[in-house]
Amino acid sequence: MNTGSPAEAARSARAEQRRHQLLTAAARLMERDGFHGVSMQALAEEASVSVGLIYRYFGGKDEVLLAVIWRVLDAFASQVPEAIDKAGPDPVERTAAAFAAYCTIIDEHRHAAVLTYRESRTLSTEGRARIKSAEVETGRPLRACLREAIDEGLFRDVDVELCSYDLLLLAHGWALKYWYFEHSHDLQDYVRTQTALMFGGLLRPEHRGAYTHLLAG
Amino acid sequence: MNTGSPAEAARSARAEQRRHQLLTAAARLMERDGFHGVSMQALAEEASVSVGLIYRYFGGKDEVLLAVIWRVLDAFASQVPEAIDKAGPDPVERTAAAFAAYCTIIDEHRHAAVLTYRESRTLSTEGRARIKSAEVETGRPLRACLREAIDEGLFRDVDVELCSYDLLLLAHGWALKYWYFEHSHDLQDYVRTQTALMFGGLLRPEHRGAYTHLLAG
Amino acid sequence: MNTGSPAEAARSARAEQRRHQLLTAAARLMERDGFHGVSMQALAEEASVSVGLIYRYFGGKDEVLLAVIWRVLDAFASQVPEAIDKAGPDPVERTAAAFAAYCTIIDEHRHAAVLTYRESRTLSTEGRARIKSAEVETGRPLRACLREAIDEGLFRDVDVELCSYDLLLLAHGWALKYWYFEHSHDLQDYVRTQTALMFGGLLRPEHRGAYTHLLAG
Amino acid sequence: MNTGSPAEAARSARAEQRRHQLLTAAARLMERDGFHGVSMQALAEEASVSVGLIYRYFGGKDEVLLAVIWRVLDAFASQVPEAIDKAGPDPVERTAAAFAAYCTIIDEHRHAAVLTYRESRTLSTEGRARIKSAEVETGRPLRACLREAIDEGLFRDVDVELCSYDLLLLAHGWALKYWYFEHSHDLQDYVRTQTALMFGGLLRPEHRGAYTHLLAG
DNA sequence: CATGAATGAGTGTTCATTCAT
DNA sequence: TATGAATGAACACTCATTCAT
Repeated sequence: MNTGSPAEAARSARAEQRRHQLLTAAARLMERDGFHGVSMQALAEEASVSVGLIYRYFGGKDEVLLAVIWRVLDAFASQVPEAIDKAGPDPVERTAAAFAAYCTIIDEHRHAAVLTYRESRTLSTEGRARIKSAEVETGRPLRACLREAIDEGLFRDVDVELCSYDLLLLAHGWALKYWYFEHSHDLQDYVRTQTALMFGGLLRPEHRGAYTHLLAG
Repeated sequence: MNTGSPAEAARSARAEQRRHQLLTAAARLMERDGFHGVSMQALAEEASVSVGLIYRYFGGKDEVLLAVIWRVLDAFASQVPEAIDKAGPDPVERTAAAFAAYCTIIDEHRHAAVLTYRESRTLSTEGRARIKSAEVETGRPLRACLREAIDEGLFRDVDVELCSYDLLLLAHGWALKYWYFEHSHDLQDYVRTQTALMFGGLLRPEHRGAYTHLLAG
Repeated sequence: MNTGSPAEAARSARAEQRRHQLLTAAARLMERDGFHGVSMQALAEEASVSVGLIYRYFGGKDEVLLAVIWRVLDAFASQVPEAIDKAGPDPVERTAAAFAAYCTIIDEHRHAAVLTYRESRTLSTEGRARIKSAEVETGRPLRACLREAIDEGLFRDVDVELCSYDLLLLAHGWALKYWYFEHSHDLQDYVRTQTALMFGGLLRPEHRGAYTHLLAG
Repeated sequence: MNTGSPAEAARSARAEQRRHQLLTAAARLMERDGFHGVSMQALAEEASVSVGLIYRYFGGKDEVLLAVIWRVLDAFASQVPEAIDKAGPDPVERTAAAFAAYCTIIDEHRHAAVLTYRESRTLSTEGRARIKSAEVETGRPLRACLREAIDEGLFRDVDVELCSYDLLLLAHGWALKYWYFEHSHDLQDYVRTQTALMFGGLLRPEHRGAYTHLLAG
């Protein structure tokens, strides 16, 4: 008998692809019909697998939801810092990049993003606690940027907690009322306009001149 | 002989009280456990009535949810214009008053307010359509204030649709993440700080001086 | 205190009228929707009284059904012998008159008549037993006529039980498949044709000549 | 590699057996307690399956009833023509064979046969319409025999519609009042006696001699 | 006598989950 | 691995019945 390392790798890749396939189907269905509106039967059908198989990859329906939400939070955790880094050293630019990154990720996971807001009460206390703490974590890079910008005297001395919450909420707003905007704005519009609006309130007057490219909503 | 009007009035009053009793219980429970997490049995118990009685006042569970949401939208429709009127003729003050009114109403209906965001997918297409159009209606007075303020050159020329959406979203934010803020902010804090932040971005620099009381977050 | 004999009579008349009103409504509704398809609410509405009042006149829903059925059986008990008497002394004529009477009564109580067949399983064992024995009773005059006609050598020596059952079943057939016949036959047609058919089988050949008026279907 | 046909066949056979198991249990229970007197729970218990499984094979309780009734009508459609064919060319013999076949099938499906009469109001308009038209279809071979016998001058010129209705009703009579006859007649008795009675009425006097075996009730 | 608001046991139905294959 | 038949607890909803007015 061998350890089958390559076979194991293949199996693992296959498993990962299955998870992906299932989570994407779940996100699409749950966004449309809500968590409770999606049966495991329907999910299995949408993902073209059998019901039983879902239970090989997830402990139950709740865990599927948790994983769907988790994927978004994961994307935040990995892609937002990256986007901030790319934006260079200026804290204002970094903040703007962070906001844009949040919006982009939400757009990419539009189906799943709303679930954070809509289905949180569905989860077990423990699952909810994990989500909450991950959400708080999610905001950390944004809060750091804001604090930097304030410390360097570029932004007014706003409440960092509140402001980062607002920016995140507005980023989610793209998904929450997508049906409202989809005909009038595309993602770029949305990001540009929101940035102009919010940064107009954040920048100290004396530095506005340096960021006209951000303020031109 | 009289028309029996008093007996009818008493009955009607009783019915109104029942509806209130049920909707309050429903809002509280649904906020905590989500629409699907609340059984009619549980609702009946919470409201101290029998299951059957609920069906005398509402056509079904969906209709209860619809009515809960409707009550908030109703409060917006009646109380926001009133608050705006009281704020006098200045469009900036009127806008600020409108935002404060939204926040206050949401605080008063904290349980119910989140349901608009969370449980919309639960409703029938028709119910959802009614809610959507009522929501759009809800924003009308705010949009009017904003447009006035822009037309008079007090606010920058922002996208009225988007901006009113932001303000409404932030107002709802008080309910959506109440658990996050309740230990650090009270409603007044929240309104004041958000007002300062947003109006800082909206007011043209030359008029900021006239509204320092709003900008001191 | 007085015995209020006239008042009592008035009250009793009123009560009788109520019972009639209720039973007629019940028969109509139950024929259309079946016993289980008729709620006490619906019955109350149809009879233009309140739900509570029904319980003043009947012990419960089952008892209403029982009474509806009973009314038909009562009509049989009182009207069939009368019709037989009117038919004179000839046992064949008497039998024919009995059959016609059954059919006529069923036509008059068309709604209720089918309930005997349809809803018997609904009743309590005791109620069913009472109905059964009343039904057997119902056939007694018919059986007597048949026996007479056989004894006098007018009818062939058929099984009286079976034959009376057949005639009763065919009489009920008018109500059971009313929807099938109503466009092609009226009651008179039905009775005449069935009589011709059945009496053709019953009469001994040598007496057929004397009853051509019955055999001309 | 094969097409998996044997596995599929096995599954399908299993499914067919389940349907049979369920329908037989349903017929038995519904005959005893009426459609509304049988709960899905009770049906599941009687059939030794779980409630949920019933819904895998039938769309709902109504559909179970429909299927129960349908099975009888199916038996009529397939077995009656066969029985007629076996009876040879003589239209009288054919008619007698048809009647006997109806009675036999009803006896075999005694539980289900009564449901046609009792529970028709329970079904949806559409289901009822399907049953009605199937019932009319059911009588077609009998009507054909009767017409033949009349055309050949063997039977009197009776109303074919009505007469076939009578014969069918009498066949059902065996199930409708089984409790009444079971101690005095067996199926053969019943068929023989009813045949004698009815054919006595149908045959023209000049042909009675040729069918004494049918007329000796 | 008459009302109809209120009750709650009972119903049909769904669906997350399991497990023999 | 993968299937999907089978389970049964839980649900929304109905309606016969009661009783305060």
